[in-house]
Amino acid sequence: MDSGLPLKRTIADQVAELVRQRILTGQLKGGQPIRQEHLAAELGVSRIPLREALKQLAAEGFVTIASHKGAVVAELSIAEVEELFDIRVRLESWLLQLAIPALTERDLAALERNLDEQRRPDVLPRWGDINWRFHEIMYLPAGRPITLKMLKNIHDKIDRYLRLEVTMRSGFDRALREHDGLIAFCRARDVPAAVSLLERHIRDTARGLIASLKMQ
Amino acid sequence: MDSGLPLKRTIADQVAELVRQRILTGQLKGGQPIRQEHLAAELGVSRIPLREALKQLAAEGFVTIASHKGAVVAELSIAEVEELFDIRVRLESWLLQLAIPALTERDLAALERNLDEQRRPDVLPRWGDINWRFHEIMYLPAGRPITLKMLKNIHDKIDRYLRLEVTMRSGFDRALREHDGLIAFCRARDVPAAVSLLERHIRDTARGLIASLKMQ
DNA sequence: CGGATGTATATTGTATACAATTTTAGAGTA
DNA sequence: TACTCTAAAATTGTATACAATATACATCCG
Repeated sequence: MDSGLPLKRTIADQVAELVRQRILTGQLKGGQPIRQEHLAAELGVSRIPLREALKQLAAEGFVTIASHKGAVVAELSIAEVEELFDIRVRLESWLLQLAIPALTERDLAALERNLDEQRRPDVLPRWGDINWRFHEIMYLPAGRPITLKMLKNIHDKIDRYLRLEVTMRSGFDRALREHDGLIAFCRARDVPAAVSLLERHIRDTARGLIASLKMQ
Repeated sequence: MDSGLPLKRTIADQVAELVRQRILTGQLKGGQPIRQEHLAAELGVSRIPLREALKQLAAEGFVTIASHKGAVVAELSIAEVEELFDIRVRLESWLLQLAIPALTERDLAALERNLDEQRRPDVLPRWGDINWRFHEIMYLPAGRPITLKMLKNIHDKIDRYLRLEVTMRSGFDRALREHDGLIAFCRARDVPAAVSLLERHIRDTARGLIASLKMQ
């Protein structure tokens, strides 16, 4: 039983993941053009697998490709960021509501462990991943894998911008407190309270990020 | 002003659209393997643009690719179909609620015209498209383009299976009546009634489709 | 001097050729 | 017969070579 990923990873797949990571970590910045020959040479591959990777990333929304002009790292407008957060509210509150009755003690323990990780001082570079994992653990028992995949994609797109905001620490402690509260409500199986807090949590995150985006 | 599509369409893009259409219309059936050389020869192109098209379709969820084994037309399990309809309920009811206050007389007229098309006797082969357009017209004034794109993708995936059900005419008249009712509630700006009917409409469609899927 | 036009260069798009992997078929054996 | 092993065939994955397109720049004309 595999994890859905191909065991024999092709070069194109590896390149896709690597370029995606570079976009998420900001090594490739929004609006930056991607020169195929240059990047392919840097990675030690030909342009063919790189092009296939770019096609996939374009379908996922991380780059935009214009014929004969090349690929550029996608940028999100403030309106688009707001829309993504709105989608999150609708889908995540639904998943949480489905998941709470199915949450096991093991799940709750995993959430606690995740929260401990979030409290470590050196968390910043990996915070995007860990934060997503927290939400993923909560939603997994809902048994809605397609929705979860869509949300993962949305989180990734937001992540790159969230990094800015988290770095300046403004909404960081708040997020921790809200995560803590979510676990408590989940443990108490209090669906309305948990959903309401989750919605506030997402909207708070959105507000903080959009505020810091508007500054620049 | 273009429609967002590249004016100079590359072969890979044309192939992607063509293969997607073949999947939606059932010319390529679920589970069927796609032999690159064969299909490329049939289309009169090399394998390179076809492979790029397949990568894109894989990211969109229309095919699945296994390394060194090739692409196969994706199949949806009943659970997956149910999940897609659930996502539709959450997102479409939200969009409709946003859209109703913004609907213009022109929009309502467009909905009426669309309904006339649905009533024509020769509608069956194009019904998937027309049905989507009905919903699209309703949601467009909500001003949520990303959500709309996601929904379009979901509709397309469902479409292929819906074709079976619609062909046997079971849920067809019901869908027409519900569309008619939706226009009425939109015109009256009755958000709760419209949303409630829309949710029932989507769930009715789901029920009918899933029932006919379970038969086979 | 400004603008159009043509040409050179750079970059992307596609075809062909080759390498790697999987699948298939058959021989051999218990 | 059933099974395993092996090698050939089929298929996919990648590199190289070439074609098509876009961009940059110089030249010509007003």
